Order: sequence, then C-alpha cells, then structure tokens
Amino acid sequence: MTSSTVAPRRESPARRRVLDTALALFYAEGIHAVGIDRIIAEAGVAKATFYHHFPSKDDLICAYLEEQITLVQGHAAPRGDTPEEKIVSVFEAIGEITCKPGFRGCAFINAAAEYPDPDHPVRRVVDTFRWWFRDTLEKLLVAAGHPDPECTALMLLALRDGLAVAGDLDDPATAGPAVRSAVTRLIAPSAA
Amino acid sequence: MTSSTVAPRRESPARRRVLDTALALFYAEGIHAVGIDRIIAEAGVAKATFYHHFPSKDDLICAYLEEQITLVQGHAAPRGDTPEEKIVSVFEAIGEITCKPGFRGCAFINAAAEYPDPDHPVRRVVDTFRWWFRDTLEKLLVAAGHPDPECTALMLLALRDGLAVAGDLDDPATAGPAVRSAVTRLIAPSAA
DNA sequence: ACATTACCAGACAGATCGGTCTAGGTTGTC
DNA sequence: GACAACCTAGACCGATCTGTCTGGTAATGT
Repeated sequence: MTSSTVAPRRESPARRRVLDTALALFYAEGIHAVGIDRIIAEAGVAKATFYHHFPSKDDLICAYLEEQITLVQGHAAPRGDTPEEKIVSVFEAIGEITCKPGFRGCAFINAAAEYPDPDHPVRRVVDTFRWWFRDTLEKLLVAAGHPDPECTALMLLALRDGLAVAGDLDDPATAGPAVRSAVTRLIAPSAA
Repeated sequence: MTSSTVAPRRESPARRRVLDTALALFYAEGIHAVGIDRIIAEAGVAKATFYHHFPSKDDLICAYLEEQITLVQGHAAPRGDTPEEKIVSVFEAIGEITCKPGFRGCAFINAAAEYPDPDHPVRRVVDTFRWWFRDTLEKLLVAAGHPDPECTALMLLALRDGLAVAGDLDDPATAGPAVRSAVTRLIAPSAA
C-alpha cells in the first residue's frame, strides 16, 4: 500500500516544477485552455514523469487549487488587534492583490466556471475554500460580538467575491475602497 | 454593402436554432467545453450553414453574450415606484433567478474566466454589460438623491456579483436574503 | 427564366487533446 | 551487485478541435 487514495506522492523537484508551472498557467489562461503538453514543456519535465506524479489532468487541477488555498490563507490572514480590524485587514489584503499586475480574479470562481458539475473533484476543492473563508469571517464576527454573524458573513463573502470580480473586470483602484467602506458599514451593528 | 462590420446577417430559423442551442450549452457547460460539432448536431443544422451565419466560433460566443445581455436587461428591469424600490427589485429578481434550477452563475463572469485577454471581443461584450449595469444603478442612486452614488454603485455591483457567485457555488436560499438586506442598508445614506 | 440565398449531408484537413508506452539514464540504499 | 525510485526523450493512440470544401435541394424574388 502506498499511502492515501488521492496519492500526493512524494515531494520532488520535478513535481514542484510542474505544480509551479500549472499554478501560473492555469490561473493566467484558464484550465481548459492549457494542455498537458504545454505544462510539461514549460516545466521541463518528461511526460512519463508528469503522469507518474499526477495520474490525470484532474489530479493536477485539484493539486493546483489546493496550492491556491494555502497561498490565499497565507496572504489574506487576518491581521490586527480587534476582530473588526482583522476583518478589515482581510479585505485590505484582497484589495491590494487585485491591483497587482497579473491579477486575474478568484482562482476558485474561475475554476468553477469551467467545471459545472457540483460533484466534480474540482468543485469539492472550491467548496473547501469557500467554507473556510466563510467560517473565518463568521468566527471573527462572533468574536466581535456581532448580533447576526451568520447573515453578515454571507454579506462579506458576497463582497469579497464581488471585489475579486471587479478587480479583474473593472477598475481595481476604485473597487477596493468602495468595498472596504461597505465592509466597515456592514460589520457595524445596524441601527435599523 | 451588407450592413455592419460585425454582420449580424439576416435572421433565419437555422441561425435562431444555433443561437438558442449555444445559449443553453455555453451557459450550462462552459464555452471551451462545448464544440461546434456538438452545437450544430443539437441545433439540427449543417456545418456549412453554421459557418455561413457565424464566420467563427468567437462570433457565435459574442452573439451568445449579446443575447444574454438582452435577456438580463429584460428580466432584471427595475420595478417599483421610488428609486430605492427599483434598486431592491433588481436584487430581488436576481435572488429569484439564483434559486431556479439550472442557475449556473453570471454568464459574463463565467465567460471572462475563460477569456483572460481584456482586448478579446468576448471581453468587450462583458464590459458592455457591466458598464450598463453599473450605470443603471448609479442613475437610480442619483434619482434617489443619494450623497455618493458613484461609490455606492460600486458596492452594489460587488454585491450583485457576489450574489451570482454564491447562488451558483453556495446556498442560494440564504445568500439572497443576506445580500438583499445588505443592499437596503447600503443605499440608506450612512450615518457615519 | 434565372440568379440568389438558405439550407442539408458529410468528407476532409491539420492541429491539439489527454493518456500510454518503450527504452534507457542516473542516483542511492541495502 | 541488485533493486527501486526518479528522471529524460519521444513515438504512438484514438478522439476531438476549428474550419474548409464539395455537391446537391428548395424557396424566393426580379
């Protein structure tokens, strides 16, 4: 027996190169648009080596998205003292990313656009990310003593998605501040 | 001379069938995932006929998105007496759509996910839609006498995008009400 | 009567897709 | 010295991709 069903196999230079290349290409150009031949060529890896580490393209795609989860968790980690500050810091971080050159929207939204079947492994990874993000927000709202953390977390999740989309399709410079001020207003307990 | 550069050609039963089929398939399964052969087979149209009406697949994709614009403009048209009611009605309409079976997110966001190049004709159509939507919101906010219509329109656009994403990837039933209450709070002039 | 237009059926071309396979080279460990 | 793990290079497979082309039928309008 090797190890697990969805074998992560062992870490190796070749595997790392493939994953890095996939990360760049899939995100920048889309998943269906990037073929295996292209990835192995740019990663400088033999085809047999690729299929040794990733039994199928779907496995690579899932690994790519799992990589994205850890990257996002690292970059958009809550910073600040109070829960409110932490929430705002998350959106500030996202706002910054959207302005960087090469920003191409949310990797998970984009991936889901190409994989309609909710039961597809790719969508499972997307679900994992979204559940984690919503849960993080909800816990921060609870810590802030917010009266309706569940509903407010959904509002904030919507704003995050909207910011990611706008950062890709519209003007990132104006979308960031607008969304951030919407966030501060929504996490303040409503008067009405 | 025929008529315009991006020749819409003449309306015809075969063309109509192709466009309807493309509308259903592209939206449900993604654009790269659906081939020309599949479309002409399900539309019951000869290949030569297809390429007679649409010089390339890209032309069909653009026609598909333009069709989506008119559909959305029809369904999400503002209803109500006051500008505030009209804005809320738009989000109610979207909230309803997201709950319907077969909802697969925003056709424009999904299309943009597959077409990274901002200069691509597909993205131009996406831009057209987004500009129209944002402009509609802004005008309603101006009519409502809102102090900051421009920034608020961006907030609402983000919420719309977030709602469309959540309706596809998360639970549509909970996302709708949450976003709607966020909208009512944001269009009320802020106390701060 | 004639030309145009719209349509169908389907072969064909060249490229690319995901994936398998053979054959051999290097490294490290028991 | 044997074995396994990891690696390269590239031929090969069947399927599918967009797009072209031939050839023929039916309707329409002047």
